[in-house]
Amino acid sequence: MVTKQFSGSPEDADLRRADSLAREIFSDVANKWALLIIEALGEGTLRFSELRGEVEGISHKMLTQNLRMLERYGLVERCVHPTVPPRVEYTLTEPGQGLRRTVHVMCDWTHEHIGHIEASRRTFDAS
Amino acid sequence: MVTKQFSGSPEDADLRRADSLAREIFSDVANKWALLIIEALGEGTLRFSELRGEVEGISHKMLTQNLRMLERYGLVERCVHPTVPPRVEYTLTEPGQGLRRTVHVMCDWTHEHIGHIEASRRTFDAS
DNA sequence: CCGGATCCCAATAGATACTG
DNA sequence: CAGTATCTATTGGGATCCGG
Repeated sequence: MVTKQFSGSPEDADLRRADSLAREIFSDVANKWALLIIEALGEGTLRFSELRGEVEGISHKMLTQNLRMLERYGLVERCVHPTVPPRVEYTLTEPGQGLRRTVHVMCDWTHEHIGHIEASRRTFDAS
Repeated sequence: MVTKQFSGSPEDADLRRADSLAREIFSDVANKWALLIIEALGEGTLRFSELRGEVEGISHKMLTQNLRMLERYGLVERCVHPTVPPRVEYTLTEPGQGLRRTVHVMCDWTHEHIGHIEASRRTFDAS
């Protein structure tokens, strides 16, 4: 990922570290559940249980796990209302919104290529 | 994902099917290895072993598995040279290039937000 | 030799039950 | 209701073998 050639020079150490950090972040964020959660949140605010309904097929555990990660990365904000029963709301932060826009582009790409992919799969499976 | 409200009308059945298909495709494609492979391929052609070198940390097995999936989806082309030793080259197809452009946007987003994320992680971990 | 298939073991995800 | 813990099922990594 944008991995240029590094010389041994000391100022390249920063570049190398930034690059490996970028890879780490990308690896965490670029998984289907995280991206689907971000897409589901959109511009609004959703409760834990609402999110669970929106993100089709996600397990309780994966939802909490990914929400924690996204919160830790400062991409979603977690707001706990100390009521009974508890009410926890999740919202995308500004950086989260930025990521969401890129996810949206991917969703558009997916919809545009459903036909091609379906056809390709069929011919592939036939052989 | 773009999940509108569906009525029970028969023409909505197509929409619903397209939507679930889109989710399936998205779930397959939106995993870190597939996206990193696509990013690594870029506009060029790489051999299996070269790809293995480019995509840091990927296992032999995951590479073959994801390449198969991408080939099945018509996103990468697989070219086998019947030589000894064998030489297998992978290239992005036109739709694959389209996806690559969206991946690139995500990579850019990642690099732009390294600072914010790193800072956010630190404060999160401190509590 | 290179790319891929297979087997085994560790790691991760899902289901379910339990707590505040 | 939201989150944690536990147990089981599935998946991924690593070593090894095979076919060209």
